[in-house]
Amino acid sequence: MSASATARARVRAELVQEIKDAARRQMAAEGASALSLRAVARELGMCSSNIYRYFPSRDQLLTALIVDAYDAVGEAAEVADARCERDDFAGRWSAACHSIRDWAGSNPHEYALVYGSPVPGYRAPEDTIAPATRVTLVLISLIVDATAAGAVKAPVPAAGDVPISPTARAEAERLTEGPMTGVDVDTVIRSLVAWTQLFGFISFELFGHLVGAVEKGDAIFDAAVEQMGAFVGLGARSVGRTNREGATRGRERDARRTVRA
Amino acid sequence: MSASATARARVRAELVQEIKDAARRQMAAEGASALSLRAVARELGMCSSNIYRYFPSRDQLLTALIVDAYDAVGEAAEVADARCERDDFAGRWSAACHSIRDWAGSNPHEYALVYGSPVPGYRAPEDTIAPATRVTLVLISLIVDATAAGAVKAPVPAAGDVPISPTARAEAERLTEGPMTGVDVDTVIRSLVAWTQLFGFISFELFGHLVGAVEKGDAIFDAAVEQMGAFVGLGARSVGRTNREGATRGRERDARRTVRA
DNA sequence: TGTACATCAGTGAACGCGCGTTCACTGATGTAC
DNA sequence: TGTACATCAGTGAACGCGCGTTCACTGATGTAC
Repeated sequence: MSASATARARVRAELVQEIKDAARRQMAAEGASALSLRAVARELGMCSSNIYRYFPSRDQLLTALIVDAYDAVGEAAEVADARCERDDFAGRWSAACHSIRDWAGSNPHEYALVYGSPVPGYRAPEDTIAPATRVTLVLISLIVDATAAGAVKAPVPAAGDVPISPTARAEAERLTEGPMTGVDVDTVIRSLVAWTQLFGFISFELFGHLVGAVEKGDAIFDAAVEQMGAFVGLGARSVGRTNREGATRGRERDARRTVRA
Repeated sequence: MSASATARARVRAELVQEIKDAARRQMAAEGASALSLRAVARELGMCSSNIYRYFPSRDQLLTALIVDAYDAVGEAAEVADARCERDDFAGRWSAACHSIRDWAGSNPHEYALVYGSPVPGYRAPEDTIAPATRVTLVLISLIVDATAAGAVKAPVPAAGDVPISPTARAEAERLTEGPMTGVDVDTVIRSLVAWTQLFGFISFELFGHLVGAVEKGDAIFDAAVEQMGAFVGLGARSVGRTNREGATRGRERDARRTVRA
């Protein structure tokens, strides 16, 4: 009974996956807004009307793709973060940032789907909110951890050097009562800056706005990540550290730099 | 002869403008990729085939809109920058950043058209490159000016505190031989960071990624701009300065904050 | 183990729609003498 | 100033296309006794 039920369910789940994969492939070729149910059906050699057995509408298929994309980039960041020593906060920041960029580079259209301009005529339902926060949570956690460990250095420019308006301060304080518990107000604002810088750089790179300005994106991105890590107060990543502490613990050293989820 | 020729040409130019305006309005309602020649013609009460007297194809119309958008945001930044005292570099940075965000807020779909994910099936021709650099040039000029005036403060974290790879250094040096003549290598990299942060924040805000994290966008943006100004080495904007020097020179004080080009 | 029934996967035609672009055409507006 | 001609603006029908979605239907796969 349950054996055959799951058999049918398994076939069904496989087809759902195949449809999403075909849709992803099509999106990679033509862009998100060119996604067509008929083309997906064509690629799978089935009748277009049959797609409706698996997705009630085109929008729902889009939603599934968006959720998958958020999950994929979130998982990539989680995996990269988990590979680091827990108390190597600069390293964790760097690893998370690089994993996000790597994922974006490997899946440019999926990145554009979630971080580019919204698809016209599509309204993101509630279901996408939770997966969307996954990647953000990796970055937040690392800063919260650093704060808890007392490892956040006095930020420079010093907290008092750049005036922060009462409204901005209140806004930052609100966040310390939520996800960023215990984090210094100044650090909260710097985190927001670093967060938007990270995705701003990746978007600019992927959408072609660095053409003519930056050629070696890898190196400049790395420099930007280091700068922002220090800016937030995580300190610069010391090259020696990984050798002295990380390597000798027998962690996977040859982990691929590009994480594909 | 030339009088009547220009008369006809003027009517023609007006219609070109009307078509672009209608297209912009439609874009604002439905998004860039939903732009339809037939809908534009419908709105103007003309035959769809007649659009072809003014634009040879849909792509050319899109290109015109892109060029206009780049020009508009570029002009907004230029105007904002020009209103500042030439040697108030922190003020110029702040004014330029705010003008860009204001423009984006007033013209979200035009912003998305140029800074969002590329429109599928559309390849930007050479014509868009020059207008695209206009807004960047405002930011670059202000940093070059500050450098020339010796006003760029020793950046913090200090230049040596965060290691910069040789590749990144070479890349930055290449820029000092081009548009950023004379600027310190460390400052070049910080400028790239600040530049991508600026657009990253605006994009996140406009595309809904700050929902749930930031409520008072104005205040947080302002704080971010100040932070980045100081990060680049332009110093924090002193509130007193505008009063002491700017106001007494009789410049337009009540200039609207939102620039519409 | 065998049979009657229910559930599901997949089909193919159809509806109604909008799109970009082309073409031969009609009038109106300018130009040249 | 008046007339013959050229140039341009605008029309409307048509081509060929692809789309999302619905519907009544056929077989195959499971379920219950």
